[in-house]
Amino acid sequence: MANGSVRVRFCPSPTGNPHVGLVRTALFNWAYARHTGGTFVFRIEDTDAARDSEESYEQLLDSLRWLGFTWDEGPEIGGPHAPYRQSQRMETYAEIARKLQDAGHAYFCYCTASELEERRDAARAAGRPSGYDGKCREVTPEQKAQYEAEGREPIVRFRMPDETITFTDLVRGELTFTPENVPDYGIVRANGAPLYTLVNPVDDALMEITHVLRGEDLLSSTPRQIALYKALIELGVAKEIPSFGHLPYVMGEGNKKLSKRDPQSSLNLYRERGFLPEGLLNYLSLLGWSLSADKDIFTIEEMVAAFDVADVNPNPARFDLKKAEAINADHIRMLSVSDFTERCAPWLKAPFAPWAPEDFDEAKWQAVAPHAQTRLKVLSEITDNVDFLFLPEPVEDEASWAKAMKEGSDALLRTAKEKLEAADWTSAESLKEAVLAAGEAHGLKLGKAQAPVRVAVTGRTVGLPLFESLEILGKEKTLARIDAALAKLTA
RNA sequence: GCCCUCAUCGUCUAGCGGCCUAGGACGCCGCCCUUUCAAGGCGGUAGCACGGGUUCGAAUCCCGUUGGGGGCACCA
Repeated sequence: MANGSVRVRFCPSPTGNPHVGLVRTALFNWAYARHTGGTFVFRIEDTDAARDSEESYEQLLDSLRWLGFTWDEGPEIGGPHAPYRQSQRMETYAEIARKLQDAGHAYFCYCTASELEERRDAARAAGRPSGYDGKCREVTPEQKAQYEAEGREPIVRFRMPDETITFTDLVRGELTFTPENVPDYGIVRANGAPLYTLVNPVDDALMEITHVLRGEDLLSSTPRQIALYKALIELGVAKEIPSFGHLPYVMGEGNKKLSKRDPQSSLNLYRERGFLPEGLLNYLSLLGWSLSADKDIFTIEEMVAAFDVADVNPNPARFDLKKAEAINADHIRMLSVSDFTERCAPWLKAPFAPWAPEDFDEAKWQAVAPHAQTRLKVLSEITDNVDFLFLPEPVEDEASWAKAMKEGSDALLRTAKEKLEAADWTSAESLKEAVLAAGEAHGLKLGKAQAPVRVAVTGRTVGLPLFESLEILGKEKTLARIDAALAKLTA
């Protein structure tokens, strides 16, 4: 990779399920790397042993692969700055924290949680900013001895320079922060474990990240990172300050930021419901960005070709499930029949499918799939659409039965059975003629006449095109089901 | 409380001083097609938060107000 090229990173911490806001951040970083021909670095920020889990880590890798985000450096493939899991880089952080302290950029802070809280409350009450007040910036050897005698264990705190910090955000333009509002902050816990506030900028520096694209929740921590960066440059650890771009939130129902605990935010949920990765990604890309004024269905390649962070819209976007599904539906339509057929596989077996594995018939599935492809919004809907083919008996749906089975339905079904018996079962058209004729015999149009047949055979009033369905199900089963319905009607 | 940030149809967005009588999409409504439901086609509904400026001219620039969101951790 040539010098000066774009290096972006995606650096989640493995806590809980991946959520859609995180996916959107990954998408924009990845798309920017691919658009510019740069490098996409994947790093795991697992410095909080209490919250991180190996299971979440595995899930993160699995999710990224499912989405199709390939990384150029990161877990499992390594790279020039390995390792890419922060839990394996602890000596590095400890060394840098020590250097920062030696150079006077950081200091031991002995304040206890309750002392901090007390002073914070007082500052608020007085109308002053409520961040750390700098009490431990100057600690005499006597005080230090005293604190240690009391058994206090210090954290390491970064000393913010007394200067206004201005930077140009890639999506928001020029931003300025005054020193009184950016307090000194902790970078190493009392137990010696480094904090995100240290490891994130340190790794960005070491990994030579050029563009930091992240959620807007990190916006107000940017000035302190810039200050840390300057210190790192002074120490020879960092080369230059990266550009920052803060992506707008993905909001949930109401007006709240979509949180990890919100079920609507779970990537796994969308996966299980049968979103296509390309459909979900297409939708997510529209949250804060657009390809053009009048096109919102596009492929990931088209997005990569057009994507630029500078075009990202700064205002928060609400996740709209209906629109997400509509876009996913379009992508389902765009699939080739064979691709569609293959992608439905998970929903055609346990735990999603209610039929016994041995009752599944591949030939019937291949025959019916094209009829289903234009009517699904998400792939999981395939199960109910085709269950009549594989279940020994059609599902029992009270509402459908009540709606379709009226006075005279038994007579109609008897006639339909006769006509179907004589029809050509290699032609859906012939089956249609049969039901049409049966309807005419009872003064019913086709729309009315097909309803009882549909419910008798499939169990539901709505479903795939009926005559094609009957043809695929076969004569024997169709007629047996009509008989069963008649028995139930006249019982 | 202090600081930061955001502001175009219900929702996602186009718009970066005149192409705007504000365009597209989802949703919703209606019509067509029709074998149910969809899909598809056609049409409709609905918006520049408010108030001041700047300018010949403002959705677009500036200021303020209001409203929303976030931060102020030994989480990330």
